[in-house]
Amino acid sequence: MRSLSHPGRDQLDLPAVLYALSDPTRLEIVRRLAADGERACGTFGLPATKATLSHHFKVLREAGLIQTRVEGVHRYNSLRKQDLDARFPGLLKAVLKASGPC
Amino acid sequence: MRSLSHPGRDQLDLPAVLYALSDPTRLEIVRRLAADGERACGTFGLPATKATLSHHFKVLREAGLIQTRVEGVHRYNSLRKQDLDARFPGLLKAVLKASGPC
DNA sequence: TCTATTGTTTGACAACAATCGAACGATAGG
DNA sequence: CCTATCGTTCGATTGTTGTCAAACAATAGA
Repeated sequence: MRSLSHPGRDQLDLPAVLYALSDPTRLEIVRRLAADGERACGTFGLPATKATLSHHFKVLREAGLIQTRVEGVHRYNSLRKQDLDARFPGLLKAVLKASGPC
Repeated sequence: MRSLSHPGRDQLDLPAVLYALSDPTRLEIVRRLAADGERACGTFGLPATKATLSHHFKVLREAGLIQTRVEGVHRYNSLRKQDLDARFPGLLKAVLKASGPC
């Protein structure tokens, strides 16, 4: 796999974004990306197999919440904060705040 | 059915709220309640059967997004704006804004 | 009491989603 | 070239969800 597809800023769909955030594991991934910035997939230490985590990253990516950069054998994920803020002002901030202290 | 159960303000669960909002029909219901205030179930004119709509109202109610007041043969639904704002500040506003002009 | 209205519940079905183990692919380092 | 590492994909399983028609319950009005 050479490049991963991400939806454009204008293609972000609110229901899809809310759905992606409605899973506790995915919400936790987003919280950590918001707190720590770019991270590789394997560094989250979440209680799930790599197959399951790969699935969650895919859901987040296809909803436009994160972007994944391939570098060597790693995939570095980061929050698409600018795109999300542009399209859905205040949403990310409210969700992060509501999800508890960082 | 005499009374409908609603979760308390302290029991509102963010993933459940986000999930409830991630369905286009339910999001539309919330938007109309936000715009028009209290409304009976049958006044939404949405493209679904009454059984389906009843299901969506139930999901919204059990997630704590709306409250339902029984009066005669009608059930009047309203947004739990105060509870939502207290528990998840800014979330409802951001979602409504993101879901398009009212 | 009979009937129309309003909404819920039940039962069914197809579609989707979360999860896992196993197989696979790509890359870096010996 | 061989091997270890990182992550994706496949196949299967299990459970959830959206949808509808039909039956039901509660109320209001004639």
